[in-house]
Amino acid sequence: MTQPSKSELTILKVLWTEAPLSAREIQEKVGPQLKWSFSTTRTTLSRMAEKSLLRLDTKHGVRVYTPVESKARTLSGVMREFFDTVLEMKGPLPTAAFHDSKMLSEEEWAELDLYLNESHDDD
Amino acid sequence: MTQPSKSELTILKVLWTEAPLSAREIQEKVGPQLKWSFSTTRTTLSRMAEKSLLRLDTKHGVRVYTPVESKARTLSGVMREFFDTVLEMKGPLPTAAFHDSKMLSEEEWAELDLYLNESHDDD
DNA sequence: TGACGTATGTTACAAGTGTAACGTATGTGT
DNA sequence: ACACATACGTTACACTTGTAACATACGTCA
Repeated sequence: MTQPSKSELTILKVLWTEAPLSAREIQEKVGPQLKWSFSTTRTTLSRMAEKSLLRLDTKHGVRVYTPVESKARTLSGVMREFFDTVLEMKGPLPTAAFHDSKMLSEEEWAELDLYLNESHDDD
Repeated sequence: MTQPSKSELTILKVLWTEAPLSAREIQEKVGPQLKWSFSTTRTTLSRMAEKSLLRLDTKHGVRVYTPVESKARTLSGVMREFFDTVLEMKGPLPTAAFHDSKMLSEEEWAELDLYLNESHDDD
């Protein structure tokens, strides 16, 4: 599974909170923050769909985007990669240390813990 | 300060252990691991020097490379970036949780802690 | 039905990164 | 002085990412 880039992650965060959303709606949320033109947002969304980071549906005649993987799933991959390559921590990670990041709820942290301590070569 | 890419980080890790080293010596260490040709290693080294990740000197008529920033300095930047963008943890970070990563000694962790809890917009 | 706004498709271009070959210079041994 | 190995400089090419414009299609209102 391809890891999202920083910009892609920004978009995913919006969609994890509220999905599906149209390109227009996503632009309203991330455009000002990233200082992107609508065009740029759309290009990034297309690429994310190509890479299967997002699923594409049509609602009321408009294309809407939904994340393919859950927040916990995606972030566990990103975190695993980071700890492996940067800190060379291959084994179980001390995820409890991050539980005050507002990024995830307690349940999501629990889910993430599961993924992180999985057999580790299954996605 | 530009963050090192994953490959660049591999080279830096070697040089933090033992520097300065020539391109040939670096190749002997990272070539097999990264499965790089000597050419590739040299290109990457040049780019790292351009970006001021490495300093270039001449010893006994050969070019040798030395990291510009300490391991603690560099990793603090990488970690800060990661926690900011991925987990949105802006404040002080629970670095104690990582102290069993063999990447840094106790002294280096102490140095890293300092950087991480610095005013945060000074490099 | 024609104009206008919005949605969608296509194309572009520069920087960064992975990956490497080609050509040239220079030191060392014979 | 020449050949050979090694070092060094230059160039190449594809892929990803950031960033965006241009063009076309389609629905709605007048």
